Amino acid sequence: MTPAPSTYREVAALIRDRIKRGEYPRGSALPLQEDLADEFGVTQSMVSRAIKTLAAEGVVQPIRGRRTIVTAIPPIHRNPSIRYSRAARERAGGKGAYDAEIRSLGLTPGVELRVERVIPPANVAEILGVSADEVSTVVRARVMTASDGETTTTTQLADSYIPLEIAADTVLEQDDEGVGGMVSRMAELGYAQVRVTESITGRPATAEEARALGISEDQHVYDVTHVGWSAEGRAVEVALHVMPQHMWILDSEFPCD
Amino acid sequence: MTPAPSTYREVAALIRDRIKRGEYPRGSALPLQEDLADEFGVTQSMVSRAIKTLAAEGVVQPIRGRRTIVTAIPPIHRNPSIRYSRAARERAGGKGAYDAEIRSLGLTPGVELRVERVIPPANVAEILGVSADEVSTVVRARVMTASDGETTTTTQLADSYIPLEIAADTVLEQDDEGVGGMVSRMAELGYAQVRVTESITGRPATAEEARALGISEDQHVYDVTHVGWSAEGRAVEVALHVMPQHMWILDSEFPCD
DNA sequence: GAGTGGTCTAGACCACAGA
DNA sequence: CTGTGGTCTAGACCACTCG
Repeated sequence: MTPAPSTYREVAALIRDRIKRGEYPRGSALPLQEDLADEFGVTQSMVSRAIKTLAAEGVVQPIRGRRTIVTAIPPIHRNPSIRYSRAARERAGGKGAYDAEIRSLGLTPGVELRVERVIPPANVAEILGVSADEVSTVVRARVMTASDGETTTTTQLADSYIPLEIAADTVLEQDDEGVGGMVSRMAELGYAQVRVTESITGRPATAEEARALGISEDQHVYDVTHVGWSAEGRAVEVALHVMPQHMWILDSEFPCD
Repeated sequence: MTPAPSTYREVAALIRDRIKRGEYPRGSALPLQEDLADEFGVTQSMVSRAIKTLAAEGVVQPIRGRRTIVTAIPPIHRNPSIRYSRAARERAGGKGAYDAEIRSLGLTPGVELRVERVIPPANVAEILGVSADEVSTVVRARVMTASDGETTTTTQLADSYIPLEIAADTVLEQDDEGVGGMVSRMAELGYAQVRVTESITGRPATAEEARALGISEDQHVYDVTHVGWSAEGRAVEVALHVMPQHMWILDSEFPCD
């Protein structure tokens, strides 16, 4: 006999345990909120609230009009230290770090790219030292996905901004950046990046991000601002990454003298 | 005239805007939920839900039995790349990276340390290669605070585990680790760290963490697993950091060849 | 249109802090 | 004990998806 829960946190804990024990397998639908409410002797509102907290944890994915799904894909590791070594890039067969990360989980990566000349966000303009009031950058906006054969999950939004002065009428405005990725192309254009800095914050997804990522507004994302610096100390690329927190583990590595 | 909100997200947006505009200053108390409810023409339950979403963002800090406070301290930067360079350590006057970070915001840092021999958590034991079933580590559990003169905020919980074999009956079991911090002391004992790795995940605070950090269970934390490696490739220290997400910005830096 | 999750009201009561 | 935030119920209705 299940102990009767009396708070939504207790309800959430019960459901969380069942998921952990495999009673509700990854990718499957939870029972109806109505049925869970009956089972637990509480109202549907309360089950809804419980499920909302599980959604915030990234354990489940409630879908309005359909059902609540148990999150399917295990967390993906991201390691920018390795990402920017030439050796690691070559090891990945010129396909980029993301490909390798996804394939190592037995999933199929996908990327959708949109290239456009745009007015940059204010913070990006400031870092790049370009105007925030006019079309001064090229953005390469990527939507990155992972597929397990049945369902496709959006794992990351990555918007990469390059000053128009650098990118205009170059391969950087093309849809295919070729082997070695953008960093290699920029090096060939005389804007080699010798150093990258990253700044990570965490926050709930905006309504727009939630839609694009297929998550709820209660779920949190990492907001990574990535800056590539040339040897002269000039910022030549700013990339804004938005990644659902439950989908990623952020790894890094530093020497220590 | 304020537009009448009809959903808790709209209520949250209104309150968020007022905070941004400075109508409810940092560190001050919000009006009563009851009064806000009357003003907006909704129920107190609904205002409570709205405030809960603002708490999840880290914008406010509801305190049961008292009032809801607008979050006072701006985010603190953390940069482990700098943290582990000898030059940066010396620049900080031997007081450690945390001190410098807090003082640069005009705040006063504080640390409370408890040193104990303990059974390590399973994942720590695995990394260190010690037993998870017996007392095999020394933990240096730190509670780190920042004070603006009026109020003191807990900013981080940092539990550092060292194999008993290394730490037993050494200065590492003392309360004061001296100039240069633990890393320097371990180097003197023959366990110099040449490399550190970090793994970051985000999740809601546990009930216990929420209590210790003075935040709500709806707020998210960064969970940083930090490992120090010796030249022989042995893990000699594992530190678990728990940091409220709204209090921190995680910076890093990498060379790029 | 039926099914399912999301939210609202109105009112009640609980939990905790502080005088 | 009072004040304040947190949550619950019961029922209703809305929003969205799918056949």
